[in-house]
Amino acid sequence: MPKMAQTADNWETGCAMAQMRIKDIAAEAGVSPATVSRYLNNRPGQMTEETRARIAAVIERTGYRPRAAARNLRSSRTNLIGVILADIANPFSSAMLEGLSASAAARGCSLMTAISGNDPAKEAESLTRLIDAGVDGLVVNTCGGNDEAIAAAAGRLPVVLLDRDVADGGVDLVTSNNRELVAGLVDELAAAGSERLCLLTEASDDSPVRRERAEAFADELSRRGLAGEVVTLADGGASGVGRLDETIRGYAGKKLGLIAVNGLVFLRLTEALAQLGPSLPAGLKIATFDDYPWNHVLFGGVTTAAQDTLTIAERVVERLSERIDVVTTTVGEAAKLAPKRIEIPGHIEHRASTSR
Amino acid sequence: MPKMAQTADNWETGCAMAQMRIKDIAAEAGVSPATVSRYLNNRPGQMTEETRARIAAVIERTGYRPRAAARNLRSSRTNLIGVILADIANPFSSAMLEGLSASAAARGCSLMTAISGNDPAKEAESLTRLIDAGVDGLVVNTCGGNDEAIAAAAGRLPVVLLDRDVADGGVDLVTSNNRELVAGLVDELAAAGSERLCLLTEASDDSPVRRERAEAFADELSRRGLAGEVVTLADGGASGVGRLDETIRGYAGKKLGLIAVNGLVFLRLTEALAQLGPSLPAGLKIATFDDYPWNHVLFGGVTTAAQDTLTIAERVVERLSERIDVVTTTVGEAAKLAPKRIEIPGHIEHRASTSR
DNA sequence: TCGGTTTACGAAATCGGTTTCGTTTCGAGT
DNA sequence: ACTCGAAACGAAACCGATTTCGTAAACCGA
Repeated sequence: MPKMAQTADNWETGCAMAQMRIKDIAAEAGVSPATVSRYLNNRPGQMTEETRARIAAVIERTGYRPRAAARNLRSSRTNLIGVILADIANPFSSAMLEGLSASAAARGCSLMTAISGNDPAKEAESLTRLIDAGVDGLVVNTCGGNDEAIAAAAGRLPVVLLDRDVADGGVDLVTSNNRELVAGLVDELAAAGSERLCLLTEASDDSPVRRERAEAFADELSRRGLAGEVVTLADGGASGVGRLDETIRGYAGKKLGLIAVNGLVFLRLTEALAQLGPSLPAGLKIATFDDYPWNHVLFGGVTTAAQDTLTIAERVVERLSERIDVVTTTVGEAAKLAPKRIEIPGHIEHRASTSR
Repeated sequence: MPKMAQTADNWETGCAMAQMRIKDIAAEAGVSPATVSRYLNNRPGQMTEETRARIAAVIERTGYRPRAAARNLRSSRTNLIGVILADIANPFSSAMLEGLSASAAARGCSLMTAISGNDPAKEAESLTRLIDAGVDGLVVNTCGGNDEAIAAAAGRLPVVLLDRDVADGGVDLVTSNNRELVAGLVDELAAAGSERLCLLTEASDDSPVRRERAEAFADELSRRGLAGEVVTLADGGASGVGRLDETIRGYAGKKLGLIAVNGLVFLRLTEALAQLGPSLPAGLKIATFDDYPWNHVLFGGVTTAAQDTLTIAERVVERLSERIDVVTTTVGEAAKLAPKRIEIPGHIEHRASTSR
C-alpha cells in the first residue's frame, strides 16, 4: 500500500477515524487543496461541474467539516457577532437576543454574548474580551459609563448600538421611535379622559432612552396644553413608593393618567397600587412602555407602547453586516461609512387600563 | 535604518500602527517568540524575573493582544462554551444565561449562544453550527426530539444538559430537585387548608421536567392520602381555560389548591381567574413553579417554588470545565468520565396566596 | 572540580485552512 | 493556423500563535 494521506486514516481499525483535513479531501477527490477551498467558499473562480460534483461526493461521504480556527486565522474573519446586553432580566433584552440570534443565523453567523448586568466595569471587560476573541462586529446595549471605550472600539471594528446611544455620537444606533410612542400613549390617556399626566421614572435610570422619553413627554404636554409632570421614584426604597402614593392620592378622583417609562417602573407602580386595591382607583388610567407577558393580565390588561423587537434585531444585524462587508472588502480609509441612526416604529397596544 | 520587523510598523506616519504579532513583541523584548508565548500562558517552564518584566513592559507599552484565531488553531482550544436554549422568553432561561455568562467569564471563557425557540430542527442546526465553530463544550437546554444527535455530540465533545434530560441518558445533567419542590408546594397548600389539589399542566409540554413534577405530585398525594389530580390545559385555546374554569367552579368553596407546573401555565391560570375577579375566590389557594418578577405582584404575592438558577449555572460550567480539562489533558480512551446527574436544591418562597 | 540535573530559552516545525501567483487548457477571433 | 484571453486548477506562501526538541548556562552534591 502506498503512503497514505498524512492523517491517521484508519486503514485497518474500524474505529472512528481521525478528523479529515482539506488536504485529505483534495487527495481523495484528485484535486488540490486550493480547489477544495474554492468549492467550500464557492468562489467566483469556478470549477468544472464535474470537479464540483466529485468534491461534493467526497465531502458528503466523509462528513468533512472545515476547522473554523484555521479558516479564521487566514481570512481574519470569524462569522461571529459579539453582543453585549445590559440587563438580560429585562424581557426587551431576551426578545432582542432571540431576534439577533435568528437574524445572525440567517447570515451564517453565530453570536457571542456577554452580559454586563448594568455594571460599566463588566461592560468594559466584555468589550475587550469579545474583541480579543475576534468577533467580526459588535452589538452593544450599553449601560453607560463606557462611551469613550465604545467609541474607540467602533473605530477598530464595526459596532452598532442597540437602543441606547453613547455621548459623542458617531456610532450607528438602532432604536425605537420613542417620541412617537410617547405621543401615542399621551393620546390614549387623553382620549380616556385623563386631565393631568405623570411620567414615572426611576432615579437610577439616567439612560438616554429615559431622557428622550421624558423630553418627548414634556414637549407633548406643552404642545397640547395639558397639565402634567415627570415623577422620579427613589430607588427601591419606600420613599419612592411613598412619593408615588402621595402623587396618586393628591389627584385621586381628578382624572390622573400615569405612564411608566419602562417595564420595571410599571412593576413598582403595580406594587404601590396594590395597596389601594386590586383594580384601578376610579378615574385613574395607566399605560406603560415594554410589552411584558404580564401586561395582558394586570388590571385586566395595560395599554402598552410595544417595541418591534424583531425588526430592530433584523436591522441591527443588517447594518452590522453592511459594515463588516465594507471593512473586509475595501481597503484602509475608504472603509468609512457615515454613522447612521435608525428608528424602528413601535406600536401602541390598546388595553383595558385606558378604556373610558 | 536596518530592516524592521516584517509588520508594517509605522516608523514614519503617526497613525495607529498595524497589529503587532508575537514575533514583534519578541524582537522588541530581545527574546524569542517561544518565550513570549510562555509568558502569555504563564507556563511551568519559568523564566527569569528580569525576562518576565521586560516582556511585560513591552506588552504593556504596545498594548499587544494575541490573536485568538492563531492560538485556537494551534492549541485546538477556543475557550468558548456553546449554549443552546430552548426558550429565551422564559425567565428561567434568561437567569440561566446570566449565570452561565458570569461563571464562564470567571474561567476566562466566552459564551456562544443559540436559541432553538423550541424547534427541534433549529436545535439540531444550532448543534452543528456551534460544534463547527469549535466550542470547547456545550450546554444544552433541549426542547426534545434530538436525543440521538445530542448523545452523539456528547461522544465527540463535552456536553452538559441543563434542566432537561435526553432519553438514553449517558449525558451529564444539572437540574433542580423537582420532587422535593413539589412536596414543598403540596406542604404549603395543605398547611393553608386545601383539601383537594390540582397540578395544572399544558398539553404541548411533554418535557421530562413536567413528567417528573407530575409523577412527584401523584406520589406525594398518595403518600399523604390527599385527593387530587393532574389537569392538562389544551394549548392556547378557550377549551383549556374552559376546562380550568370548570375545575375551579366545580370545587369552588371546597378548599381547592392549585399548582401551576411552570410560569407560563401560571400566567394562563391568572388570565382565567381574572374572569372570576381580581382576588382569589374564597378558599382557593394557588402556588406555582418559577419565580418570575410578577409573582410578587399578582394576587398580592404567589407562593413559588424557585430554582437556584445561579448555582445551577455555576455547577453546569464547573462540570463542563471538568470534562474539558479531562479531554485536553488525557489521551483517547482514558478521557471517559462517568455521566453524572446533579440536583441543585431550590426553595419555596412563601407568599400571600397560600396564607391561611 | 567534575559529572549530572535542572532551568532558561531559541530554532523550527506545526496547526489547517486561504490566497496569491503561475501554468495549462480551451475556445474564439482573424 | 496562430494569437489572445479567460477559465480551471496546482504549488507554495501565508496567517500568528503554540509546542517540540535541543542546547547552553546555572546549579548542586560529592
